[in-house]
Amino acid sequence: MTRRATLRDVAELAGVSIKTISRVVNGTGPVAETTEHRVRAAIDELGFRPNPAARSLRVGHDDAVGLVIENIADPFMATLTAGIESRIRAAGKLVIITSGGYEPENERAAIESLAHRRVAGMIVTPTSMSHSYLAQGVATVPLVFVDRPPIQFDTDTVLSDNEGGARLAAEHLIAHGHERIAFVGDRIGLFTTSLRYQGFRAALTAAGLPVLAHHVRTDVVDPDSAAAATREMLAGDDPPTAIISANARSSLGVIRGLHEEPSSMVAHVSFDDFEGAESLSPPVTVVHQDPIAMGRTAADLMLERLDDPSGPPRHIVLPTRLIVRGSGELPPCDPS
Amino acid sequence: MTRRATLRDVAELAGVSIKTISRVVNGTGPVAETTEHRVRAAIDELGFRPNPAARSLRVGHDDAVGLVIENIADPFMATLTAGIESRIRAAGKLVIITSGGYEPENERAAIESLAHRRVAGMIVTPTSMSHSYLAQGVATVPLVFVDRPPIQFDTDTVLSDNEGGARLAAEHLIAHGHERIAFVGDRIGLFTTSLRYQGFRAALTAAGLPVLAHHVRTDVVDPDSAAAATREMLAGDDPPTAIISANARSSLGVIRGLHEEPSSMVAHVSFDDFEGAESLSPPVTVVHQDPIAMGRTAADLMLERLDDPSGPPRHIVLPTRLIVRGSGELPPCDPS
DNA sequence: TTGTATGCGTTATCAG
DNA sequence: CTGATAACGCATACAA
Repeated sequence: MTRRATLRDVAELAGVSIKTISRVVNGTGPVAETTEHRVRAAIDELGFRPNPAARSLRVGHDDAVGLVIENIADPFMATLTAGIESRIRAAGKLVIITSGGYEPENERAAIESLAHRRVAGMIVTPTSMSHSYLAQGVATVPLVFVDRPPIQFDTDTVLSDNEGGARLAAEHLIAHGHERIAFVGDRIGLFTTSLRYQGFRAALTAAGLPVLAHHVRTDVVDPDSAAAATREMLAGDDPPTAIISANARSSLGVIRGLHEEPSSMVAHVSFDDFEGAESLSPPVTVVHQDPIAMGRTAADLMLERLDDPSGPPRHIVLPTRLIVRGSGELPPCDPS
Repeated sequence: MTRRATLRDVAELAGVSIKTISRVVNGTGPVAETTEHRVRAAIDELGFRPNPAARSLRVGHDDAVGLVIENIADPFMATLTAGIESRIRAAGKLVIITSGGYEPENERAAIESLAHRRVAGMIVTPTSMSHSYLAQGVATVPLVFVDRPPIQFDTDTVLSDNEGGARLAAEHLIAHGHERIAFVGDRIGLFTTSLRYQGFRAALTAAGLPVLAHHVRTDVVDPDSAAAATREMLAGDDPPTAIISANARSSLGVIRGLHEEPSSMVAHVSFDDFEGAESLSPPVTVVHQDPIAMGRTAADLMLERLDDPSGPPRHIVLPTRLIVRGSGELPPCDPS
């Protein structure tokens, strides 16, 4: 493999002009049957593949798809990425990932960097609630939002059913006789926390149960603070008999908190599944989102959008489902 | 933002030739102080950034770095990726990820795809033991191997101390009085399993303990089979009093197996840390690898190599450390 | 210290 | 149905 074959090489070997090769490769314009055969043979013989840089320069955009996420090390995001990547790759394109690292400024820079590379489109999980820069045309290509709603403008979106999933969790606990159910989650300003809290609230209200302020914590940013919140609630007056944790990180903390007080058998449902949930004792009942499906769906939306940029934005909400494992089926057990 | 500014636009605004702009941007060749000021002002005003496609076409290679991994959804790989991405991004370059999905054929295709894009270099976790195609010049750019040793040719490599870590784990259990220690891991054909087994074996031998065939399982590919292996060992004659699991997935299965038999307090050390290890009861003692550091190191090697392609291949082995949490400090407890 | 001209490999225009 | 040629934006040999 001394030098890479170019259109010209193929043209020479096939005895036609480079434009004809281009036509065969891209399926543009009519080509005679016999010519096409000759050209294909030449392409195979030389192992020709078009140079993406040259094409990008000429047509003004790359055929890679950019992915902007907060943190690839987050298991949910990593799995989402796997779904996206497999679909995009199956379409013969590449994924270029960039992390914003929870910093809106970084995120903006990442998007600009991708825009500058003229990616064909971007799949984005915006960090901040205010991504006005996106509306200002920082990205001039198709945009698909995942796990975050579009705020200031409308575009293709894939979400999972945050509210419905949380309602499911609460209804499950209520069905098992619980009347004092706590909610432990990340900052309420986050889109997902907010919707999950609404679902929780709706289920309690529908069952005629009060939503008690001291049973709601939405300021928990890591496992440690979730564990602390759990301890405080259990130690306080009127402790809950069941806890819903609103995301995987919080769940780990809640579990730690519960394990420290093994005498009180408090029921627990986690929003979002996590590795090892079934290895715990009791195994953790969870509301399962399907990050792989979310990723695939987002990628499909993108591919369709690239194919046909017109048409109204589509908003897809993927269902969640309850996976019963044990921790969510514990009966209410009054420690008082 | 109607059209993207080009060198020519900047040149016109600054009243100099495009070559001068190029010199300022790339720091090549001498430029007069005052000229440079004027040029920089023009660049800022127009928001000019060089077009990567054009540059790539001209110089023959892109400045993005390719990353080839098996599966981005694997937590270890995801964290490794985070480390790589942050470093590469800090250097102003992008990471293009592709997954081989455990299929050597896919992996080869992924690498060819990257090679075709003329990435500046590739960071690779080769799936198969035989990656002869890499030696055959599929990749004509700098290569850095991570978490896998170079087999058929020599190149920059970052590994963690698999053997030392496993020895650490075994020595720890031995120090706590264990004499019947089992090893549960993935296929022995895998590089990491093999080295970890060697470390385990070395520690036992050094302590004058026998390595019993029925205490060694190296055919465990998922948590389910690890759980089954654990059950079988505990139920068999001469059950072990401690288990070392050789990777995170196996650990989850071993834990499940142990939880099913809560009467037997078997000690356990996991090679590789995992999310939730400290939320379990007992919390799991682990040999911690540092995937973030591995990623950063690999990225650094790559950046240095891009800067200076000459020089001998470097092989870096990162230390592992034991994190004591409880499960590894249980005393031997004879169930017979 | 600065400018001019050429070509990287592809696609698009327009003529044959 | 096919081909000659320009242009995309940049870097570089070469000239000034």
